[in-house]
Amino acid sequence: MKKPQVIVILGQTATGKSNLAVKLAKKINGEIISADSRQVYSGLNIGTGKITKKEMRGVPHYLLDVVSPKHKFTVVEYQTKTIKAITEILKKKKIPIICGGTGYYIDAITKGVVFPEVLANAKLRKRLNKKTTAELLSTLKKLDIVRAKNIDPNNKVRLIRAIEIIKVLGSVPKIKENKLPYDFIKIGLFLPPDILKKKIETRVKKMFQNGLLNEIKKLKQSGVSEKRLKEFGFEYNMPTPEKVIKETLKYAKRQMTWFKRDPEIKWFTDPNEAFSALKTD
RNA sequence: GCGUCGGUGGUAGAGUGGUCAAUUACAACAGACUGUAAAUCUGUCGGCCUUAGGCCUACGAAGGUUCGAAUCCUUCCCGACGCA
Repeated sequence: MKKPQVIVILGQTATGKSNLAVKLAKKINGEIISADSRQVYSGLNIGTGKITKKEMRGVPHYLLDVVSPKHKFTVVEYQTKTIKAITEILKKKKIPIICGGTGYYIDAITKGVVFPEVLANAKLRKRLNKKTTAELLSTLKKLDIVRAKNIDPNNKVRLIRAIEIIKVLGSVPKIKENKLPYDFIKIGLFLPPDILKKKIETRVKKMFQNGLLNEIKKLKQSGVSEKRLKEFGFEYNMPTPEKVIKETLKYAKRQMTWFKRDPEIKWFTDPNEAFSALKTD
């Protein structure tokens, strides 16, 4: 039996993913699931480059505005909600199109990564955060030598999470992948660096014209703390156009390092070519 | 014109006789990724040799002092400031 198809459109920011996704959805009767770690929050619109109602052109979008910015969203929530969305779309006899630039989220779905079922423990994290990485590493060594060996010894965030998992499960389970029963078709949009740079520049300028600063003000008024705002990235941390452009370029590069290692991605520079390739599939 | 301070690698900016191819930050390039992922973390970063290591070219320019200079001296060029 043939597995249902799920199309994945990924790539760096400002490469025209959303556009392609909508166009494709229109053509093949699809519905779109966003794969963006910040667009899941309501109220983060301009700074995250979230698609507008108008741009959606009537195509349903999932995983946008699913939580309040005060709540911390995680990959696992993304996984659960996305799997549900896929099922729902398929039930309607439509084609799911995952579209976004958060590689980690995309992999969580397409590879079916099984994350240890241990909830974040704020208290523990706070306490462990006071320790040095060396201290955390030696603690970890005592608790789970296997994980201690393969963990990045300088990465505090990971060290803390490892200990957090051990407190509940006794050890850090080996990473598992539980492939979902779908046939994922991965399409990457790629632009030459100079063109990408120009696109990012105009996009960022538009962000400011569209009232990014006002969006930040509104978020603050609704009770989002300064600290929390910083967590949403440079657009939300006292942004200036120059700064945002610079940081976005760096981010785009980091996105590429993630995507580069996935040989399943078929890359296109021209969205139209990607479109034609997908239509005939 | 006189005086003062300064000119360092892609940028900013330490170093002020040997341990200096030169702290650090940023940029650049590469990479990791077990519930924060626009997060977090790592490596390289003058040239050549496969590495230990070695060789060459380098701290505005040219000379000089010294066993040894980015560091001291002289002259010149450039910049900032002050006085004319």
